Amino acid sequence: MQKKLTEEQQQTIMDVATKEFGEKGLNGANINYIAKCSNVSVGVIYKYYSNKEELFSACLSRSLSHLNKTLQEAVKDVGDIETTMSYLISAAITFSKKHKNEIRMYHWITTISGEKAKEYAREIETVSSKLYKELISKAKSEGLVHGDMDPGVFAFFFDNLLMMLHFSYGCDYYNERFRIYMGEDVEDKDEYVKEQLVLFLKRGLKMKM
Amino acid sequence: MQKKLTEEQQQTIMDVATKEFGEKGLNGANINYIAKCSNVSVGVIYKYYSNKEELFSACLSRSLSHLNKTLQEAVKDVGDIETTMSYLISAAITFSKKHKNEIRMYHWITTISGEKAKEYAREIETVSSKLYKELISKAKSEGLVHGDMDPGVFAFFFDNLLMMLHFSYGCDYYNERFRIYMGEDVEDKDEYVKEQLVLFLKRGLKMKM
Amino acid sequence: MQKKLTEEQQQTIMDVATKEFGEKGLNGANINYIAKCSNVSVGVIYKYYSNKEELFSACLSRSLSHLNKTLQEAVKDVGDIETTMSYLISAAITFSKKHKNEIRMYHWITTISGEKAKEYAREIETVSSKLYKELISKAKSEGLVHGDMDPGVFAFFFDNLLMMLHFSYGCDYYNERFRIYMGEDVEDKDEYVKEQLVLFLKRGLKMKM
Amino acid sequence: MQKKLTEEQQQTIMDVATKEFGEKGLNGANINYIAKCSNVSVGVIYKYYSNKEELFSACLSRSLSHLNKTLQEAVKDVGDIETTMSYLISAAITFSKKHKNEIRMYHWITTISGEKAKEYAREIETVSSKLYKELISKAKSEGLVHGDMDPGVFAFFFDNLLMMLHFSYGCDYYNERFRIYMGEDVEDKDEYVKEQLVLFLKRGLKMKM
DNA sequence: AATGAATGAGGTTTCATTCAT
DNA sequence: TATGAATGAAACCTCATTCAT
Repeated sequence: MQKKLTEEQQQTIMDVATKEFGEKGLNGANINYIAKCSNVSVGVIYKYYSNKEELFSACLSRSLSHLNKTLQEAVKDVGDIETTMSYLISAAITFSKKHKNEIRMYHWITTISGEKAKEYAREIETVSSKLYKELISKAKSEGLVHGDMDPGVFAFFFDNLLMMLHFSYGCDYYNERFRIYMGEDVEDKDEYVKEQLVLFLKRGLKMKM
Repeated sequence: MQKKLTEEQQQTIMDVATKEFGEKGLNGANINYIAKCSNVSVGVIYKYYSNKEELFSACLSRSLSHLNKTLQEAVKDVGDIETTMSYLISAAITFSKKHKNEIRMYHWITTISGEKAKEYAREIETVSSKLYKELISKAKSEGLVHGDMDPGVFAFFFDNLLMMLHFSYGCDYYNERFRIYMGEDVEDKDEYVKEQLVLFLKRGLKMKM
Repeated sequence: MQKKLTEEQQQTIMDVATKEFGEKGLNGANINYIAKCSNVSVGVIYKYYSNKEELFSACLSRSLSHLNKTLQEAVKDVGDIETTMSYLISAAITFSKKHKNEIRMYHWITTISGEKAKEYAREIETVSSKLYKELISKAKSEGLVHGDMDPGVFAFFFDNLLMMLHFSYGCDYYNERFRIYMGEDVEDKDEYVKEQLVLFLKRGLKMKM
Repeated sequence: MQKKLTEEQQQTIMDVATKEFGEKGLNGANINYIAKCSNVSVGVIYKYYSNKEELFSACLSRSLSHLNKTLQEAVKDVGDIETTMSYLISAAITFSKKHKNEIRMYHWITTISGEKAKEYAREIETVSSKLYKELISKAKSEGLVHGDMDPGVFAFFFDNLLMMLHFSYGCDYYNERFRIYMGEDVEDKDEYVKEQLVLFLKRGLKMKM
């Protein structure tokens, strides 16, 4: 019997597909092209995934699990909120520089309309929103964060800034926008960006400095 | 000879197209459908715009001019930075609730890759980035903003938050995410959101309170 | 504006499609090939018919209306049952020799399974079954047909023989079978076939001879 | 080494394939599906049959041999023509109720066009046509059948009626047509149908009654 | 000899764009 | 100048067949 696609081949398909989906989105992506670039036949892709959307979902899930793993890593030996946020920011920068395609693919999700959009949002955002809220609530109860700050709201602001950081490193449009705001030499400024963001967040939360 | 398209008809095309582009993006939009909904022929659309992307650009430009008008409105009788930011936030909320389609269309831009993405970014982001930077520089020179805050960086953070607010009101995915962070009754919380954001920004900038 | 497909072109499409469907059936038929043979684009076929099945249905309807017109023609100045049957047989032979493709297409219908088959059967068979039953009932009441003959049953036998005649002229398999039973010179035997069938039917019905 | 397919497995393949071919025809049938349902690999089917058509042919041959066995059974202790016909009719009804799939598969043959159709027709129809012709010739020479009846022609009519009976029990379209002519309670009328058909044939042949 | 995973040609359908009127 | 019908390239997906094990 012909050998099954090796694990490596399967990963290649995913990688290629993630790239293609990242560049063109679900509808724009071309399965035949993905097959060609992955050096497999179209047919075999349809053996593994029953249609294009399913391949997309699979790629997305893989990406999200990467993303979540990074997230968990960043918060695992959680100390004070400042350190944690600092870790999260570093992780975001590192991840999005290294996994542009995954960030891009995730970004495509945000263009979906209707019920599907809600489903995806719930699937993707629930974990981190909970994490951030708890982080802030805890800091608040410890008096490290100003009392009139709503944890949910601040978690939202925080994730907004983090998300935009992801996109700024991963997506072409956002990246150019990043340069417009930050200057052409933005690539060399990761540390600076991080510091400024931490500073801004600390003050915004009125954390003890 | 057939009469030229009236101004009204031209606006209708734009309105319909903006809706279609907002829902489906550049590639997903259907020109024939836009023509039908606008009660004009496809042919005439191609007389006014040489291809789909040009129609998209035209719609986008119109939307951006709306957006900029709102922006200018918000900063025209500029007082202190806090008031201005507060105005800008209010304007963002109002605008995105009222012009979902325009926000959505703008959001589609962010999915573009390559050189085109850069062009669009420059066209769109330059004005507001300059505005925000100046705003902050001025406040800084007046001692209203902490000295170690980089105006460009902060302008970036500020626009990120504003942009996410736009999307949170306009796009389905972001809207659901908004609810996840803020609670189901998010619709009734506009004032609250604004207040919290102002508070956060003020502190973040270490403005005199 | 580009001219609409002329009536002639539309008929060509139908003719070509009827031929293709007659040869290959609904699933086997190739729309691109139909378009090419009709000297029109695929697109325009999909403007007129929303999918392949609809084109098939349209062709079938046209064929059935031809068939029914012939049927009505044959029974319009209805005299005695013998003459009418004789006419019907002649009509069947003439029609199926002239409109092979329509007969073949109709034949494909008989391969359908499930609910769809029932729908088609009701649409197609109801008229003629009623006609034949009435014809026989009338003859029976006039004493021209033996009293123990059930009109419905005989109508069934009659239509069976007529249908097989249609197929024997129109469909390749049935045509060859026809030759096996009737001899290679079957083409020259139309009159003879008809006479024998009339004779057989008359006796079968025990009509006055 | 893997064991050869058991006789039972081979029969299962045939059974499953006959069902699939009966439902979908040669082109519509799915070999992979047949393999799965038969609990064998596709590969082994291609070891036994070099392509789909050959499997079809094999199934058909098997079905025809069943059909012919039934036919031979019906005519073996041949008495007078009436009894024989009566037997044949009964056999047709019984067989087609019991072996729908085989009847259906046979029916698909009748859709074939071109040279292939002729081949199949010769393979399938020669035996029975000869049998029927002889049957009638013999009866004619014994004075049991009217002198002006052509045995070949009558054999044709007879087989037509028999064939339609087969299809009426086996195929969905023909079955519904059957009901339209005979009433909804057609299932309970087998005996009646047979009697009427015998009656009709006897008279049609002007047999001594 | 059997397995069953992989192959890839082929067909339906969509829709941006053209162009005759 | 507007019309809108026609065009035809392009892409998803299926499934008969192959072939490495």
